[in-house]
Amino acid sequence: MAAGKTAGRVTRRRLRTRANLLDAAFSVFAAKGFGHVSIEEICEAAGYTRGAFYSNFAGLDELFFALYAQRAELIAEQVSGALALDGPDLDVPAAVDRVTDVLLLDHDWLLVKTDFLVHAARDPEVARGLLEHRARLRRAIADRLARARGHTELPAVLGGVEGAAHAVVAAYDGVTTRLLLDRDVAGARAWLKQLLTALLTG
Amino acid sequence: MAAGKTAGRVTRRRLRTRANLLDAAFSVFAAKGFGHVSIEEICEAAGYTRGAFYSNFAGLDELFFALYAQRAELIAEQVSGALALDGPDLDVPAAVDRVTDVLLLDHDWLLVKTDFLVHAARDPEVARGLLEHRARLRRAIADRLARARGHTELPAVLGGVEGAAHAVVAAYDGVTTRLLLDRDVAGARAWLKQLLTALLTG
DNA sequence: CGTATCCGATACACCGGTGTATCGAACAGA
DNA sequence: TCTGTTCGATACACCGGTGTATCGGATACG
Repeated sequence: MAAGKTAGRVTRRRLRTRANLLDAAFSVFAAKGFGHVSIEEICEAAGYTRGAFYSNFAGLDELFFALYAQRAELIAEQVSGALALDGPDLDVPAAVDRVTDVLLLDHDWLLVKTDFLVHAARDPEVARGLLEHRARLRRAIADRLARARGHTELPAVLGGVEGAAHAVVAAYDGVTTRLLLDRDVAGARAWLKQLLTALLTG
Repeated sequence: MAAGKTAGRVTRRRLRTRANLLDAAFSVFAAKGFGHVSIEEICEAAGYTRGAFYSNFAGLDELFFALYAQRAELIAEQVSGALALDGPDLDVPAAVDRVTDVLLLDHDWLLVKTDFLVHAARDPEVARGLLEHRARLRRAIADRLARARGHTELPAVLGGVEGAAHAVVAAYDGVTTRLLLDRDVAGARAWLKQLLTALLTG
C-alpha cells in the first residue's frame, strides 16, 4: 500500500524523502521525458532504492501527477502574485512584463508541462483536471482585465474580457511551442510581450 | 541491417509492408503515445512479426521519425494547396476557412505531432529539422500575405508580413493545445478563424 | 531512555520486450 | 517455368525493470 493514509504518525523523514523523490523526478523527467524514464532511474537520482519509492507512490503515473500538481500550483501562485501587484488601474506593459517573466523562466518546466499535456490529451480524467486548472488561470486574467476596464480599452474583436483571456492563454501556449524548439528565451519573452501588449491595447 | 540500401532490386512487397507498418504505427502512437508503445504492439497491429519490422527499420525512433516526416509532408502540401487557390488578391476569410479545415481536421494527428514536438524539444538535431519545416510553412504564409499586400491591409503592430506569419503559427500552436484537451473541434475551428481574421484584417 | 511504530533497504520471482541468426516462402526477371 | 534474390516468420538468448514480502535501523513520543 502506498496511498494508505490511515492518519498514523505524521513522520518527518517521510516528507523529506517524498520531496527529494519529487525533485529528482523533475530533473529526470525534464531530461528524458515521461515514458522514457524508469522508476529505478528516479530512485538512483534521488539517492534511494525502489523500496522508498513504492512506500511513497503507487507507481510512475501517481508520482508524475503529484509532481505536476506541485509545480503547477507554484506557478499559479506566482502568476496571481504578479497580477495582484498593480493598483485598481492596470499598467498593461508592466503586468505583461511580470507575467511573462514568471511563465517563461524555466525551460525544464516547459518540457515537463508539455509532457503532462500529452499525457492528459489521452486520458479524459486527467484532461478534465488540467482544463480546470487552466480555467482558473484564465479567470484570474479575465478578472484582472475586468477590474481595469474603463481605465484601459480592450479591442472589441476578441469578444470581451473572456475572449481576451482566452487569447492570452493561446498566445502563451503558442510561444511555449516555439520556445521548446529554439530555446531562445529572450526572444520568446520579447515576442510574447509585444504580442500581448498588441492584443490588449489594440 | 535495416537502412542497408545497396540499390538492389526495387521490390514491391517491401513497400507495402513498410506502408502498412507506418499506418499501424500511426494508430498505435496516437492511442498510446510514443514512449508507451512497444515494437511488438505495432507489429501486431499491422499483422506482421518483429522480423518484418527489423527488416524495414532500425528501431522505434527511426520509424517514428519516418512516420512524422510522411504525414508532415502531406499536411504541408495540403496547406500550400489551400493557400494557392485564390487569385492575386487574397480573400482572407475564405483562405482562413480552408487552412483551418486542413489543420484542425484530425485529432490523432495533433496527438502524434505533439509527441514529436516533445521528442524534438529534447534532441537538438531533431529540433533543427522541425524548425526548418515550420519555417517553410511560415514562409509560405508570409509569401501569400505579401502577394496580397496592397489589396488587404495588415495591422502594423505585428511587424510586417513576417511578424504576421509568426503570429498565425503561434495562434495555430495555441489552439492545438486547447484542442488536445477539450476535443471540441468545431469550437476550436471557429475560434481560430475568428482570431486569425481579427489578426489579419485588424 | 525505552519502546512502539514507521520507513526504506534488500532479496526474490517474474515478465515483457529486445535484437540477432537462421531458414523457408514469395517474388522479379529471363 | 525456372532460378537467384529478397523478405519476413520463427526460435533463441538475454536483459532491465517491476512489484512484493521481509527485516533491521531510524524516529517520534511518553
